[in-house]
Amino acid sequence: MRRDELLDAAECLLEDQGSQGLTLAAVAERAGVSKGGLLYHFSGKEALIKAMIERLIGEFDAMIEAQHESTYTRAYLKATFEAIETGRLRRWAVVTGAAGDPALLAPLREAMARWHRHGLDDEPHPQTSQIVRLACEGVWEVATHCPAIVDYGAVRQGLLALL
Amino acid sequence: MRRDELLDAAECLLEDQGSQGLTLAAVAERAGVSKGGLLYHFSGKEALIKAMIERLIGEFDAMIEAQHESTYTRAYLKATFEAIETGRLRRWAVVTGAAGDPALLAPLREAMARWHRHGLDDEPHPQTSQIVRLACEGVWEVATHCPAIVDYGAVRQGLLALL
DNA sequence: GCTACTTAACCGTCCAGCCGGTACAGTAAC
DNA sequence: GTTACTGTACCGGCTGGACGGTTAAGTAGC
Repeated sequence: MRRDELLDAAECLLEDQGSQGLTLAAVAERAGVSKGGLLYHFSGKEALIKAMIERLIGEFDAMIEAQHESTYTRAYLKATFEAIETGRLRRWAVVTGAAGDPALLAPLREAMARWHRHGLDDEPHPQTSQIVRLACEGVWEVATHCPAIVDYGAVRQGLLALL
Repeated sequence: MRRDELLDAAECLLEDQGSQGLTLAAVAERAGVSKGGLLYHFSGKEALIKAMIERLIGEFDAMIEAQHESTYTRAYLKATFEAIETGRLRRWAVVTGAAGDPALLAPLREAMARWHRHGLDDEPHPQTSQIVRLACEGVWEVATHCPAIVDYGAVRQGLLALL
């Protein structure tokens, strides 16, 4: 689908130029398409960003699901490190790009609430599980901004040991 | 100093309108100053954002220092929750605003590296300390986007218990 | 000839930065 | 004590350029 290629181009752009660089013309050019062509698929810039966010959330939820681990926390943990190690994390630069309009972050807030609460009380050690999930969030954040300062393998082992 | 009032105005604006709302005219108006007056203090928009970031980093470093705890991790932990509970965290919406130009995030990356590495190997349990710091980062992130989904008191107790 | 898709040219808006101007507080020479 | 000069703080109109979005005119496949 051409739509996905356009979203890919937009993600690349965001990653190495920041939200400043995310203009319709730039996205179109990187995707090898004209501006009109881009607007054929997305009604406007807002729709483009919204689509990026929804794709990312869907993708990560699918990764969690695909782990079929014994607990949601374990699945979330594995998905997090898998995303980081397979470079999929780069895509999340979108978040920074969407920050221009707080309303666009609403779906993300909703997803975050799900990731941090889903099935928490049904797990063996809710408190520990919550901390592990928060630590994952932290790893994610650090990996986004300065990937080099953490030994991911060691941290993952440490977190698994806690559970 | 008038300079600080201008930075305050910019922070407020970023918080409730996103980076989109951060225009020189808007900042000036909120601070009760003309655009020319604003530009007298900051050579341009970039300088304004840079100043905001530097002020925030300095502020947080000062908070860590002020804890004079036995370990950096404990101080970092206490500073994090203090920042959240005193509402100081709201200021960090700047980060989203600065994302327009990745270069502006460089000082933040540097600070983050410091917060996650400083004195880590000299602490009793480096591995656990690192996880606690990462969890703090996660708490921070969650508090920024959806403050309501975490019981901060409980999480802080849990983290202190780990150390 | 209809649908899916693409193109280039164009418009209106918005904004950052510039610049000429104002007010005022020193201060120093006479 | 008044005049002339200087530096600091602040003002607001202007402009050039960039960007989002529109439109009218294609093109290719079926």
